Amino acid sequence: MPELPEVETIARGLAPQVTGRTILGVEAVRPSVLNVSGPDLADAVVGRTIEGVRRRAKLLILDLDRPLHLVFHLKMTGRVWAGSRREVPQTHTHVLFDLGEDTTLYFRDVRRFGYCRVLSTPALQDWDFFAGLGPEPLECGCEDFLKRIRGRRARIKGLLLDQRVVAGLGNIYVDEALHLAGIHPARKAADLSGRRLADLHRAVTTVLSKAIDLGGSTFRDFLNASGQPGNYQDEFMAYGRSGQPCKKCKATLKAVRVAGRSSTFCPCCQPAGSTGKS
DNA sequence: GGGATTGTTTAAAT
DNA sequence: GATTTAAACAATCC
Repeated sequence: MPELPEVETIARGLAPQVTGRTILGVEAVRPSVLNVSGPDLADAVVGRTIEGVRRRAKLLILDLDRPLHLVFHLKMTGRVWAGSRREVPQTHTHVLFDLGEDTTLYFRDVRRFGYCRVLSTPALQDWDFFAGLGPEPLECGCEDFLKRIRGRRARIKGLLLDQRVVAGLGNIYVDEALHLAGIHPARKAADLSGRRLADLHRAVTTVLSKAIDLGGSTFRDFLNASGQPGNYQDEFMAYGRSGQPCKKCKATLKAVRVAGRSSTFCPCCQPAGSTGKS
């Protein structure tokens, strides 16, 4: 489940491997993950040069000349990496880009929830989802963060997961940030003081920065552009630790369902009722 | 074979 | 109309 730190890790690893390369050929094994047909994808991108690799929210974006953009959403199990042209494609590898010099860019997704789209710059900007994304959490100042959340009646976890509020967080890093800030996931934003929300803003920044430093989290199948796992999973305070002791206070972590997601929290550090600090 | 898994969209409710 | 919540969906693994 690549979230912001995992996609950032992939983008940073991929950039030096593919920037400046020209796409010589395309093999669309399963065009259903594309927004165009296989031949149309080839028409659009063969001969184009990759000018850069970047991330926006959880999207991995390869900027091509012309200009065009290859946009990947990895959803739960998607993976993008550059390998040898002679690498035997694993099952569920849906699209291959021949970059010459014995390099192929692979897009693989076991569950096939992810996708690869080719878009012109205007089409990218007109894409409702893309245009509606909130600010990058690591570039969002505390004032802007508060303005987007303070006073709203929705539960704080739901707001943090909403990509239009802040873009790039998923279930893992929301649970981690809420634990660090000492806020129960089901608290209503309107019941949290500006001071508590400022704590939360700082917690989001801290958690994401450290996760990027450690190359993301691997607890199931995330691998970066070089095939290496991340190391942040060892830092998890909350996510996936239901029934285990809180690393801060030893209380037993509990799991509840908030905003339709399983949410793990510490009943002691993240009290449900009061606005008091942990 | 049913349940769990997730990010996003859509529809319904407030 | 804006905000919020719930359900649906994609496909696979265990």
